[in-house]
Amino acid sequence: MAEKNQRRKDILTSAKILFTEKGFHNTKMEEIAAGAGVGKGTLYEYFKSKQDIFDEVCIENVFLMRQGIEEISIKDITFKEKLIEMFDKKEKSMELENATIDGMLSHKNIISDKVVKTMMKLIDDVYKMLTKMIDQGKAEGVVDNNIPSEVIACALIGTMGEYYRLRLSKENKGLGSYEIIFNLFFNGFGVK
Amino acid sequence: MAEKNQRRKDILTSAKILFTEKGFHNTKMEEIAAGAGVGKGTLYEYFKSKQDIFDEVCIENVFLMRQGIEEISIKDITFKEKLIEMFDKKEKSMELENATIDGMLSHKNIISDKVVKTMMKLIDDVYKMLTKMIDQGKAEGVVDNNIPSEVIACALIGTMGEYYRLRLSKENKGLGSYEIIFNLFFNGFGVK
Amino acid sequence: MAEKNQRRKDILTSAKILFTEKGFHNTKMEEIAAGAGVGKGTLYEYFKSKQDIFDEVCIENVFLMRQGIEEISIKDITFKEKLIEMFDKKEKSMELENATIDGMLSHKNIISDKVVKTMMKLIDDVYKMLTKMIDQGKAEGVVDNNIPSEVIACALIGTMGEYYRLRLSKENKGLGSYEIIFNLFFNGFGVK
Amino acid sequence: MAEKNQRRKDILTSAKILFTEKGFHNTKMEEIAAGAGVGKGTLYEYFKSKQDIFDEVCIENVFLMRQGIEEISIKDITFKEKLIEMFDKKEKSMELENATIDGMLSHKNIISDKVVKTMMKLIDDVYKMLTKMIDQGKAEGVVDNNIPSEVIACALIGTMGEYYRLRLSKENKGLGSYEIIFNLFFNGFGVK
DNA sequence: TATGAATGAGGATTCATTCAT
DNA sequence: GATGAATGAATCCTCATTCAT
Repeated sequence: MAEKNQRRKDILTSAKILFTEKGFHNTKMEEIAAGAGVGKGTLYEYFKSKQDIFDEVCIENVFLMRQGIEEISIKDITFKEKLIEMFDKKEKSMELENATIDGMLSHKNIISDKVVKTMMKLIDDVYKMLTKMIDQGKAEGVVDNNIPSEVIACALIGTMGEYYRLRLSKENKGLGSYEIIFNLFFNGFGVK
Repeated sequence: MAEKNQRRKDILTSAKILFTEKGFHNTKMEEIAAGAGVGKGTLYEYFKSKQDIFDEVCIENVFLMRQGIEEISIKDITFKEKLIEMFDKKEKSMELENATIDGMLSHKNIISDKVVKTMMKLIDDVYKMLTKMIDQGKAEGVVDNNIPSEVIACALIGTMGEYYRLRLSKENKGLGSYEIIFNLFFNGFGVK
Repeated sequence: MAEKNQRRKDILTSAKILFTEKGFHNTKMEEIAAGAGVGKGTLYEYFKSKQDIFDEVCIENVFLMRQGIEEISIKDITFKEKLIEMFDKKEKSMELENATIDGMLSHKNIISDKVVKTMMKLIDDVYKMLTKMIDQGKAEGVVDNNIPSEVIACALIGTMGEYYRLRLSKENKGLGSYEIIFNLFFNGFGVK
Repeated sequence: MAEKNQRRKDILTSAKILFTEKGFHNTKMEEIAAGAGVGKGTLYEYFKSKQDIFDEVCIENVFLMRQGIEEISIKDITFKEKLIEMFDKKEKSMELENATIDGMLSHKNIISDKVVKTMMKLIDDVYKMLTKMIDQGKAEGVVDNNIPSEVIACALIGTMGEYYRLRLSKENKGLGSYEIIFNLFFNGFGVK
């Protein structure tokens, strides 16, 4: 039974890599099978269809992301430390080409409605956890109480994503470490 | 010849709408033709292939975006005013579902290498113009000289994108107007 | 348009031959296409699916059969002459391997419900026309009024089918001409 | 060994039911196995292939039919009584949806040549037994000596088949009991 | 120049059969 | 012997592209 579960995982892993790398339509079932070290027919022992595999990969990705954030959010550390961990985790996940939510959602025409809903729910969770983290920052006296936490969350997620996208695409190390970003966030770019 | 050019534009317009709405693989040549009010065969009078059409749509999208930014960047107005115009433009383009760079780049597996390069170049242009705008802000004494303009550009683009994505997906007007974002950017969320 | 109709007919003809000869499942779309002198894809210009072709072939077969009987039934000839023509027609249709109703209905697991209904209706028509012919015989004073026409129709159809089935399968000409059958029907095999 | 034989029978029974109900191609090995209460692999312990199972089912069906007729044919009763028993047996077999020869032969594209020959031989046997029965009728003085027994056999089998087919498909009890058929056969439908 | 009927390469899916346990 | 997980050959169908009109 443990073995059976392993097969399933192998297939999902193979699929995740291929979907991330080549997209849904350019990934052939045969390739997924080869990547998982199984025969083409075996895929259908574990999944109903290609779409089914894709759905599961999508959900898993978002789920893992949510899990990652959750792990950080419940730690007994300060807001700022949590922020740092989030950036670290994001960096690692991008290096691993762990498909990002962005990447997955960009397939919006392919994902089944059912799955879109699940993903939306998970993303919503992420926002909620982030909002809570920011509230913690407010309680700690390091975040301005006058700014809605949702807005801060939005800026954080957007910037974090763009930051690593840029670093990846341009291999631009010129952006400096994320401490610069932190400074920007805490102090703004306005002249005091 | 003007007519000929019109046909070409009709096809591109039809394609842009369909690609944005349904993605590359779910859009059929027949549909593009129908949308443009021409026969299927006619597409091949103006374009070499489906890929060719897609490439052009992509480039056009990014080009328009660059153009939009450029128009703003050369205006004789303050940095802050330019920022406001950028947000306005972004909002409008999203309402029109004018495919965004994000959306296009999410098809990274489909876009031909040649086009990726062109797009990268255009995106780079955008970053450069933005950087220049930020430099203007520094010169005007409203932007902190100590923060690299690239980092600020990154934060702006990332946040702006996420902000509107959020508003679209959740119809979340609770985020407030972008003035809150502006305040966040200029002053940071740290407690002073 | 005449041409377009011809294509359609070619496909149906090819399909009819192959389905009759090899059955539904052993007939490949490629073979139907080849038989019709067209490409595989062309089949789908004229029909939605393999099932669609099959349905149409079935209906056409039963329709032709009904038509054949109808032509006979409305002629201005005696009951006995009509009977002879029916036997003749049946013989010819079997030689041509014009799929019989029996043959088609034997695919009952394949035929769509919609088509089964259509076929049942047509078969019912045939029975009605036959019944009317028998009534004509009664009016002419050659058929016994005391026997229900439906029963006579049943015996005629059953015997006619078995008679030619036998002749085909065993190449048994020993059965003699159908006049012997006629004699049997009119006089019975009982000793008078 | 008795057990082993039982397994075999279970498989054949399951297969017979499914083939009759759904046809050869729509019946899956897995279903046959499930119906027999064994594993998929077990089928191959007892049979070489799906075709092999089908062949055996076919032969068995015809064999049973032949046996049924034989049992009647050797009874020490009159021709007419035998006829009645035949009709009774046919009726029962149709109610049980015991696949008929017709049904089996309609799969002529599937049956292996070897099996077709066996079936033909069995069917031939049936005809011979029937012919003998008719000869008995002639000897008893109830059947007209001038009509070839083969022709009578053909009419009997054809009519009997059509009669029950009609009753089944239309739930037409309006055909009356087979006594009407008997009367028809013995006296014909001609006016005396 | 514009068309759309014809094409066939390509890929998802099914299911009889095998074989390690 | 019995099993069922694994397999891949076989086939339907889609759709970008061509080309005769």
